[in-house]
Amino acid sequence: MTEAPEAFLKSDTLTVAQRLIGVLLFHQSADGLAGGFIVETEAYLGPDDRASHASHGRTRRSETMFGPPGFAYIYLIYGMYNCLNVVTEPEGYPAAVLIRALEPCMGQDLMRRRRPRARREEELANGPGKLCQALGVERGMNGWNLCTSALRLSPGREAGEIGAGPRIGVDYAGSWQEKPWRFYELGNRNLSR
DNA sequence: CGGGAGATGGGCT
DNA sequence: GCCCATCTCCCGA
Repeated sequence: MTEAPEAFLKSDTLTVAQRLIGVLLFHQSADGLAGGFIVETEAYLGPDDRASHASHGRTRRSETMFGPPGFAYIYLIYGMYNCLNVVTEPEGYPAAVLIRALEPCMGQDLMRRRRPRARREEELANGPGKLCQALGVERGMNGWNLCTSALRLSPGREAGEIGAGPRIGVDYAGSWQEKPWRFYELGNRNLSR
């Protein structure tokens, strides 16, 4: 998506999830600059979506999902990894888009240093936890403004054809598990699966 | 390149 | 006390 993210982050969550494909996500840290084009996302749609953290109500963890759109919702998963979401929908309504995979395009050397176990360049950021490692995304960055802070969304490149399918790792969510709310650029080599 | 086991700690009932 | 919006290691190909 070559247009400024500010222009579409206030759209409905499913629209944001698709238009984020192709957008550049980067982190300018003390260690240097690292970033990539978003190639895979998942939408978490509201308080009734049983796959969403917001389905437990407004808790300390899910608080930022209830805030205004365009901010980072970052949480710890499986006790070891971080996941990054873009908050969507107006303040008071909890929804977000999980960033699942990036196509590295800047600072690959720094990303390799942060992820020394990656066997190939495609393994630097082809998963929600991996991309947080590669970009140095920490839980302290929860609530940052993704249009103005050092962790930022920025006009990227034209997206290819977009595919859709069920979300990953939400087998517990009953009928919500089947919703085709995972979006990805068809044929991209940096997808999580 | 892919499948399976195990790690690890905060969030929530 | 159980449940995770996951990843790495190790093995075989």
